[in-house]
Amino acid sequence: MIQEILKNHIANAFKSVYQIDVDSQSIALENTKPDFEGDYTFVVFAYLKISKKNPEQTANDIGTYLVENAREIQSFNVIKGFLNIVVSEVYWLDFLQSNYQNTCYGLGAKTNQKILVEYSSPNTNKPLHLGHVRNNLLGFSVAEILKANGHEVYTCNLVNDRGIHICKSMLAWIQQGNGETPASSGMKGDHLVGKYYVAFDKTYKEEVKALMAEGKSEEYAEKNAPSILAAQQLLQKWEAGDEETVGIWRTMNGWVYEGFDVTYKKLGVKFDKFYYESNTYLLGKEIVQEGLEKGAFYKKEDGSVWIDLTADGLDHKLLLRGDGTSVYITQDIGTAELKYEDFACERSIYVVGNEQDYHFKVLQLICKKLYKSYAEGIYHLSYGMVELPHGKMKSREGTVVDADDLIDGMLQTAEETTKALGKTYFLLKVDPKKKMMFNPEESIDFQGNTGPFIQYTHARIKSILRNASSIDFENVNSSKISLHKAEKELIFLAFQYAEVIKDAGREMSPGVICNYVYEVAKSFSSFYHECPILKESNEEQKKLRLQICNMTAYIIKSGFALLGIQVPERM
RNA sequence: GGUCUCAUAGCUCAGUUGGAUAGAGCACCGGUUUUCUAAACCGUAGGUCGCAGGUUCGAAUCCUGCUGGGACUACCA
Repeated sequence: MIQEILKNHIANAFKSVYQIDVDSQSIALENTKPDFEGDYTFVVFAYLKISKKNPEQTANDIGTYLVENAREIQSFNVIKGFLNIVVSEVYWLDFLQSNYQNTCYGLGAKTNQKILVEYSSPNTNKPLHLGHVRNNLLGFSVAEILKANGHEVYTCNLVNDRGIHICKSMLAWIQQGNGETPASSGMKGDHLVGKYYVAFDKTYKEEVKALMAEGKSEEYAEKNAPSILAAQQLLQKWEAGDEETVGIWRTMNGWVYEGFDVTYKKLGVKFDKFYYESNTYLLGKEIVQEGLEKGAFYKKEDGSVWIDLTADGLDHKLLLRGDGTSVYITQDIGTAELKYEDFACERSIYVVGNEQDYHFKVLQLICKKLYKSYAEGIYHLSYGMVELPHGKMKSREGTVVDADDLIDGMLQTAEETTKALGKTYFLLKVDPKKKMMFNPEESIDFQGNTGPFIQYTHARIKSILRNASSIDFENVNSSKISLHKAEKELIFLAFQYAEVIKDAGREMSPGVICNYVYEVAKSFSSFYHECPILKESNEEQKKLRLQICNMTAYIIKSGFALLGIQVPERM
């Protein structure tokens, strides 16, 4: 890497000019701002104590040494305390020559690090919506990015298939369903079950209202409405293994899985393993017992089990209800154990919304207090909520953007496919940590920083390469060309792909890839307008430009693959 | 009440371990096509980086306080 070479030269310069040892790894280089001449910039302010000279003089001293002693360096210029270094053209031409047909440029070497990425993790009581779509696309992409960093990556999906919320839709179906099925209603399974979840909520709200009209307090009404009591009873029957209850549960979940399957296919996501909360909560209960014996948890008089996290700045947290049934975190404790038994990964990533920040802090603390070896490796990839121009998504107000509606038409016409993939890009380009605004109209734009613009750029390049199929551009005689500014910029950008993959992996942010690939596409468009390619009369220059085309196309294709987006050969 | 998080152009977003004159896209206005795909390119305009202090050669970035949004904190998941 040229940066490492430059850092070593700079360290040598300090030694030679000022007789001071500077650790080359401590030297920071940044990319030179476009307004100035140069590739990399070394800021000398921090080193004035060593040089005992003013900034300009220091920068000049170092620059002079570099030009005299480093053949990779062509020239330098100094502005205030900024030493701008120009790397020789030959270096960039060599880089292009040796990488323009490298179909794995930028991908990291094998690290032997194993990473498990959990994402999607739906509830089986309603269909997927826009928020889930962000989750799925993020999870898939982050897994791909980590693979590109050389890690051994597995993906899993933890299905929340049990609990009080599931019992709610079951109850409504038992009471009001008249045996309705996806086949009899013609509804997609997950949507059908979702319908009964909404129906439950409606009945429940009415009951609460009625109780309050009788003069009961809101709190009393919410806890004693017949529907919620019946749902709780259903949950106890389920945990007790009541045959009829379990049968209905199995049937309804089956409908949901069939529905999810269709949606996952459309989204293009896959999982190495599915976990089901119904299988893991018992293990969670066991571990809670284990914690009680170890004294990490305590039991209240009513039989409920808690952990005291006040010493860590948090609160007391419930781990097991008084009636013995488990809560959300109970099964997560079990799942964490199971994941480690199955995969033994050093890192276990949970792609889950930031509304659960507290939950994961607690989960990790619990694992630490149980001295679990995997506690340190737990990482919550917390992403922001998706908002709509009209405000929040609220299922009861019908403002939810359904996942199936959003990606509909994905496999129909080419134009619709482009639009659907454009939405993927739209959802991935924002930093995961931040909440994002989803504007349905902007999501299908095709100008500027959009998926279609980048796909179009790729198709254009491919068109040129098809037209050049009879030209052999394997070897360029670099003595017969001079680099155009636009050519230089593209080569420099291509060079950075390797660093970008590292950045994206470290930040676990597909947005880093999006912004970079957009930068590349934009830069190519400029180059395309400024530099004739097939019409270039200088044969060597033409070959060089074709190499640039080839490498740029690779980067767009490879970068988009990390996002889960295909690029077309023609448009 | 407690914890966390966010605030950058009219809108949506970038901005690396603190570095030069804070950048893109959309929208607006103007220009470019007998020429490799115009879903393109070039240009104009648009800013108290929420407010006030502090740290330092230097702060959108780090620290403190304030204002304003959001989330979590339930025997919901």
